[in-house]
Amino acid sequence: MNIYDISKLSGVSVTTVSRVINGSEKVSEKTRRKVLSVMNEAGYTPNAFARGLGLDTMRTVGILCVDPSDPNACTNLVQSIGFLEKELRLQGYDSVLYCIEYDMKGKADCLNMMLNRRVDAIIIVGSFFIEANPKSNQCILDAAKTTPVWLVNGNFEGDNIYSVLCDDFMTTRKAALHLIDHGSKNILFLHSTLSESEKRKANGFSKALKDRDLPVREEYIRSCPRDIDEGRDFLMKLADDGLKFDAVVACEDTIAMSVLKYAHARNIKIPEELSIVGHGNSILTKCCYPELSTVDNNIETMCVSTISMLIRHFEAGHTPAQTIISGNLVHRATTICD
Amino acid sequence: MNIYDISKLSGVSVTTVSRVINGSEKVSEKTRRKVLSVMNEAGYTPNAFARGLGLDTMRTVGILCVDPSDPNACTNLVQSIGFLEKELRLQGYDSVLYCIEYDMKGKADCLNMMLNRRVDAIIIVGSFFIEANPKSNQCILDAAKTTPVWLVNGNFEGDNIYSVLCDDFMTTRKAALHLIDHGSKNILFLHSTLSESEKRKANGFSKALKDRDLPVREEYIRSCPRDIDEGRDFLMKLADDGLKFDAVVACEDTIAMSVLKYAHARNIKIPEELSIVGHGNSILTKCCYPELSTVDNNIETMCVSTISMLIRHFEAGHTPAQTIISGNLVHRATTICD
DNA sequence: ATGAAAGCGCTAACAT
DNA sequence: ATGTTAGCGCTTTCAT
Repeated sequence: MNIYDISKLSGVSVTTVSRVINGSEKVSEKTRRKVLSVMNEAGYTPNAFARGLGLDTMRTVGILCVDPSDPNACTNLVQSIGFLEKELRLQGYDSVLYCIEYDMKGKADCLNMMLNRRVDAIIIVGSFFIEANPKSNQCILDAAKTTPVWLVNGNFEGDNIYSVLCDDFMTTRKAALHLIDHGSKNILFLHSTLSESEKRKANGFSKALKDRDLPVREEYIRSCPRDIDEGRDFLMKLADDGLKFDAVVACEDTIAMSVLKYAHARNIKIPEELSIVGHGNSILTKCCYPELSTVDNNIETMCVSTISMLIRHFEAGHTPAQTIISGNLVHRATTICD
Repeated sequence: MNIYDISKLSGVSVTTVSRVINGSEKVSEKTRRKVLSVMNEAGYTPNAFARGLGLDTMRTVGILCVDPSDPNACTNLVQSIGFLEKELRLQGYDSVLYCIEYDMKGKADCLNMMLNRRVDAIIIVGSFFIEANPKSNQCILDAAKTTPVWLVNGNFEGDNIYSVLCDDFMTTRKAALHLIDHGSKNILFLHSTLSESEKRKANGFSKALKDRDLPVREEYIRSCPRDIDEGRDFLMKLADDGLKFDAVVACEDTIAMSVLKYAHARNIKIPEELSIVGHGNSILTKCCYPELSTVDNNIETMCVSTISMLIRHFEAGHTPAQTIISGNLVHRATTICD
């Protein structure tokens, strides 16, 4: 059943049928009704491939994201998949997903698959997709040559590349200032791979120390394993090696989980002896005990903004290269708060 | 740049170029090399829409799944998105995602969008997509008329519909038997919407009671809110209303989190005074305190099996309608274990 | 081993 | 308001 069949059955030309399909004004009400009823009766649906061929688009966006099957994946970024997809669907776009593990294997391949698929835009979720080695980012620049690329919570400059990100610098600075001003003397900063986002956080952390005339000490800025148990062991080792800390700023809620496990194992009182701030305001913060104070980076707002700008870009042809969203500290039970 | 350009540039017909693209044997090594080098140099990629039109497929699978942006979404099912996508990609299929909230709004619309997109198969993840009202499932039967439908952890009979699921009956029965045999007298069974999967669990639970000549009491089979705090409050109310329980079997790990919160609030010792078993073996089980014992329903195996059967179905044309995977109890710190 | 040409189903420029 | 027709870029049948 194709448009010609409908054309014959309803006694009009294919153009008219096409017009009805696409909601053109230039069809008399009578004809429209007739055609619609025929289409309905025949259970006809326009062939999306033919449509795609003619229009050179199937209204599809490719999403490169963290692998949701990884239990240690940043919960926050996993959530963004849902936020983005729903928002895109509202605008009539379908989402093709490509899940990448933290080893980044397949990143370039996936970008190529999207290009071959001729997606209308590429969304990359998470700053770790921007790697330290420039060579590893070439594929993103290449993709941007033909297709607009949007980074959610990532920052990368280039032609046809747009970023929406959280002001990690400011929020982490604020979090650290809060800890300092509530008595913490030795704050440990824990990151995982020191992605772009984590670098901004580290800078905000250091700035807070400087703001209060405290020294920025290298041994207090550490990389922590993603696995919860490994992270706990890492902290035990750190403590055993003599590092003293009375507060932790963790770049991800999962890392904060390791800190809590460490505290439980060592019978450390929270927040009296150890304050903890995570990042992401994920569901984990409500599952642990005590509940975790965390920085909410407003991932939903980032996602919604991304799609709204992306749509505007399709329509207007251009948009600001960078959008910055502010975050906020959510106090739960692992920080002292007055 | 299209196939005709390549044809001209390499001095062969489009047919030959097409043969090279599709790896046909009937091309001389010399021609193949020539064409490949021209394609490479020109940076040519076959137009996927044209290809789709000719072949009537773009090698795409539609995935209907739980909304990962919902903090109370079953972690387990969110993970499956990653497992499925990676497995599909390995087989050369792209995944188009449709995230549905627990209210099921848009379910039928999404199925229609997949159909319009002419996906090669539809995967539905989670048994709650099978609703109690048969009318609400008609859209699945309709979709199956033209496109094979695969249910992951769901059970629904119909032509062209295939199911891969966990033996929830047996695993929940085993879990309940374990609790009974380790001293629990009053086990509370908590579900959320009593989906098909939850019904099987409830049956397994009841069977265990019968196995040990214990009464099956309605007031011990309850629906609990998905939200962690609401769930905690629900349990407090239950206890305040006089219900005595010394063990809980929760249909989802998130529900078990509520039980833990309740226990903390009431200073109940775990597992001495209260044993808890969750479902899903999600990351939450490692975040809470004490760590949660849980039923692992082997979601990864379910996903991998689904894709392998789906591929076989494409090739062989038929496959068994139902595949059942067994689950297993993972003992952590909320159960007594010898 | 290679090529000519028809067909896939739709859109849009142009004509009426 | 409606119709004719030429693309869109590929695959495939049928010749050679």
